[in-house]
Amino acid sequence: MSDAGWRPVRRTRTFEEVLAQIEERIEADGLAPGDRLPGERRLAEQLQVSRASVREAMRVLETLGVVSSTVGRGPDAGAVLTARPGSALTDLLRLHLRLSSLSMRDIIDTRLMVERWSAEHAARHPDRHGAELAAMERALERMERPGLPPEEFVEDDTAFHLAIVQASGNRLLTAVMQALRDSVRRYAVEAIVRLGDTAILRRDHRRIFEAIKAGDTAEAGRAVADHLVHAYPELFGGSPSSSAPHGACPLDEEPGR
Amino acid sequence: MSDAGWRPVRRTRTFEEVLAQIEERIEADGLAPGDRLPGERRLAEQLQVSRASVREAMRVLETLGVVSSTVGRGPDAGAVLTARPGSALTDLLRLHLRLSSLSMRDIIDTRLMVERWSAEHAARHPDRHGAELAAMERALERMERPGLPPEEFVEDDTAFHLAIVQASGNRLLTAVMQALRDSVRRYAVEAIVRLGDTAILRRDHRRIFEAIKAGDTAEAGRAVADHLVHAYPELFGGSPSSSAPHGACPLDEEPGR
DNA sequence: CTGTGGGGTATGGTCTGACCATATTGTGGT
DNA sequence: ACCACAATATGGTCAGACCATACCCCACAG
Repeated sequence: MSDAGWRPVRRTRTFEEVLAQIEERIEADGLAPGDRLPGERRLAEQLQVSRASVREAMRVLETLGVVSSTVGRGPDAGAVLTARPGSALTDLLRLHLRLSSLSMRDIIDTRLMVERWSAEHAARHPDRHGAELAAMERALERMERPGLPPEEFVEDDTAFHLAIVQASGNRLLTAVMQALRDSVRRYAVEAIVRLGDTAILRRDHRRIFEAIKAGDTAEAGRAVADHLVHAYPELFGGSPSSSAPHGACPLDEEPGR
Repeated sequence: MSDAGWRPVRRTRTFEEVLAQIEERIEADGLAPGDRLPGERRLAEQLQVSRASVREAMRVLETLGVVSSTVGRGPDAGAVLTARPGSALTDLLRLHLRLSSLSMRDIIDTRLMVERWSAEHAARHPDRHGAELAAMERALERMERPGLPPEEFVEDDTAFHLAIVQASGNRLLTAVMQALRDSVRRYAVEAIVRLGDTAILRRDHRRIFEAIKAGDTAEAGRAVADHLVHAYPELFGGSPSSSAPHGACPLDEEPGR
């Protein structure tokens, strides 16, 4: 018999089976956010497993952002399908960051690409994005408040940039960017403090906003790019890719600019 | 006293405390992928909690892709820091898909943006990406095998496109795209079957590969865009954004082209 | 010397049954 | 009508046991 071509038998732990069946039920019964799952004891009985196994499955579902558990009695207690599937992504990205598998350069490059793309999209049909434009303007005004602490500035800055992505209508990108901003909030505050003055950033924001509102796609893209360079000058210093082994010269480019 | 402004005290479950302490230890001790965590019994004893609580924490860490548990004895058994933090992202995205909060259009738009950007990056310095180019060529050859079942074609196709993103050097994008491809594998197979013939796709792949190798950034970007249109014609049909309420006309664009 | 078989043991996986804290619901008394 | 209190259902936690697995090591046979 051949020695290769074998693979170890897939050991299926019971909590994984429980997990799968719960997911199936959610899908089959068409459960929506806010709906309740059966209690742990009941699930354990029906699946004929121990409550501990059910609990491990619930922990996974909770980590994945599918359910949220509350104690007590009543129609809203127990495991409830949650409506905020994004926070799981946040936890993931935050962990990746802590375990230093990602660099700041990667994150800013990604932001540049996504937000530029989104801004161009938004600028193509500014009339369709009244809500997002309003959100952007609100954030703009909040950022003008004198004596604003860095933490709050970052908050409004996040709202502004998220509105851009939201205007693209792409929910995948919106979810990822939301999680990304949440994950790096601390670093963003540090960057603002290091920068000292937010005047340039606020001017950039206005420029982006006006470009989108005016439907000037090219200008909107350029404005986003310039803005990120101003916000993270240390990443775009004259030295060509000082710490980046390959790739990442995200500005000297854009084919046909 | 004011009635508002209060929020319920944050009940900290013990497994969350365990989780936090484990994360701290990983960071403080500088543990790297491959290193072992103490056994569940030992952790429970040192933290003075029950083994069940430790297990729930481990389940979360496993879901987050931080550790991977194996039974048995020996230096490689137990909870080991995993080197593949991507699988957690895969689970998340797959779940989001099942709960239908994401549309195929969003995914393809994202692919288009990311892979175009990556291809342009790679084409800018083709000499630095020998490894990725080799991987792409290998995938190209595998896809030429006659009588290839759709599943295997998708496998090689994924390898090809992933190599493009890898060549960008951006680990965040690489992780996200890897997870995305894994999440939609089933749909990709269906798309291939629906298409019937892969000749056009294979020709597109060659075109992308040659453009990157030749350092033709503009052509590389165009080739990627054309390829995705060929692969998902139903999304880019002549009807202007038939099912997309706003945004997403990802081709009639590229500012200053 | 080799190697081969088997026992010892540490690991995660699972189960049972209990108790606690919390929050709603029902009920009885005022 | 209102309020106090018991009943109850929920998740959270614990202790202790047993199982299957996989490695380690040593005695024993070749």
